[in-house]
Amino acid sequence: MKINKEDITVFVIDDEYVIRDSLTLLIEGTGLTVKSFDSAISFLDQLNTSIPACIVGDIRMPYMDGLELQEQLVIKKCDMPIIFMSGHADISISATAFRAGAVDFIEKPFEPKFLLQRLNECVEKIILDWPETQEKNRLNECYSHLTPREKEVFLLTVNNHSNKQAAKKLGISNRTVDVHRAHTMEKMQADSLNTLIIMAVKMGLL
Amino acid sequence: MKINKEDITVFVIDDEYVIRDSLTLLIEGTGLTVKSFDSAISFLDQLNTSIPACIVGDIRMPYMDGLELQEQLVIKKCDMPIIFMSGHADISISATAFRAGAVDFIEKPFEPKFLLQRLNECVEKIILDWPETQEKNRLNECYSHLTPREKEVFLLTVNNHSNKQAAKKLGISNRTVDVHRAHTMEKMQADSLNTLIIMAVKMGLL
DNA sequence: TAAAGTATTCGCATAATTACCTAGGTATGA
DNA sequence: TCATACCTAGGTAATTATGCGAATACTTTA
Repeated sequence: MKINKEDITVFVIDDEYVIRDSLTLLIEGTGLTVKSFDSAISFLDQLNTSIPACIVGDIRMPYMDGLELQEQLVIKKCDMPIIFMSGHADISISATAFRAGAVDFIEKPFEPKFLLQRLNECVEKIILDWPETQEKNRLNECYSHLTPREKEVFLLTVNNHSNKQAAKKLGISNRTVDVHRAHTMEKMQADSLNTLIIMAVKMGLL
Repeated sequence: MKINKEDITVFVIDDEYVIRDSLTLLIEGTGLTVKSFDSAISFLDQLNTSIPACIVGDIRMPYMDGLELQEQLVIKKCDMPIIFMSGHADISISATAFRAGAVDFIEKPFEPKFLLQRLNECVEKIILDWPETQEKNRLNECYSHLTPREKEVFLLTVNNHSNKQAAKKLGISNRTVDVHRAHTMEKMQADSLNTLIIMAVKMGLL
C-alpha cells in the first residue's frame, strides 16, 4: 500500500508559538499535513503510532525535553523519525540525540529552504518504508490474536520443529499441533509454511 | 563464534602524529589492538573488511577528509563503525557525518575517559553483532557456490513455491527441482526448508 | 584427444506431511 | 446456566518430500 506526501503528518513541537506558527505555515506550504504542539507531553497524549508521520521538534523545551521525548517514543515502540532543532547548539547534545536515533539535527536560526530540504529527505524515506511498516503492523496485529498455545506452536514451527517434534515437546498429540498450526496460519493469513516463517522473521521473532 | 575485546582492532586515523601516538597508547591500555594511519588514503590501502574493527578518526584531514572516507567505505560495502573527532566543532558537519552512518562524534579536546567510554560502547556492539556478521559472510560464501539453476530453484523455493510450482515455472519436472533443492540445501548446509528460508532472509534476498 | 568432473535432467517407489471431517472436555464470562 | 473460546484428538485421503538409480550435455584437465 503506497502512500504520497499528502498522507504524511508532520508533528511540530516547540514551546514558542511564533516558531510553531511559522513552521506550520512553512511546512504546510509543501503539501504536508501539520499538527503542532506546545510540549512533548501534549504531543504524547494524542500519539497515534500507526500513521505515517515524523516529528520536527525543539530539543530544549520545558517539562520534557527532546531527549526525554525520544526515550518515551522508544518505550512506546514508536519509530517515528525525529528532526531536532536547537538554538543552543552543542555537539554533545546533538551526538546524544543522533545516538538515540534522531534522523537530523538543525541549528537555529536556519534558512526555511534548509529545513524543507532535510524534511523532504525524511519524508521520502517514510514513503519508501511505509509498505514494510504497514506489513509489520499487520503482522503484529494478527499475532496478538493468537491464543497462548497457538503462539507456542507458532514459535516451535518457525524454529524448525516438524509438527511431530513440536507435539513431543509440548506433550500433546501431533494432530493437535496440526490444528493449532492450521488456526495460526489462518489467523496470520499465511498461505504456506514458508510464508509463516518469513512473517516470523519480519516480526523479529527469529 | 564469539569474540572478545582482544580480537578487535581500532584504526586510529589522524594527520597529527602527537594525537596518533597518544590515542594509540590510550586505547592500547584498554586491551584493544591499535593500528594508526596518518591519512585516510593509507588506511584504505590496507583495508581488510572481514575483521572485527572500528575507526577513530579526525574528520578534518588533508587529501581525504572523514566524510570522503565514509563514502569510500560505503562503496566498498564496509560497515565498519566510525567515531569521528573534530577540533573545529560544527553541528552541521557532525550532522552530516551522523546521517552518513557515523556512530559517534567527539569534540576535541576531550577527556581520555570520555573517548574510552564511547569507544567501549562501540566495541561492545561489535562484539554483540559479530556472530551475525560472520554468519552473513558464511552464507554469502555458500551462496556463491550454487550453480545458476540452483540459485533459480533456491529463489523460487524461498519465495513460497512448492517444488511442483517451481517445476512448472521453470518448465522442468518436479523431480529435477527436488534434486536442485537437495543440492542447494547441502551446499548451504541447511538442515531444513525453514533454515533455508531464514538464510535467505539473512542474506537480504527476501 | 580422452578422461574426469560438473550441471542438468527424469522416473519410480516409499516415506512423511498436511488437509479435512468430526467431536469431546474445560474454562471464562454474560 | 448458556455462550463462547480454547485445547484436545482420531481417521482417512491427498499432497508433498525423499531415496535410489541413471541419462545427457558441457567444461576442465591430464
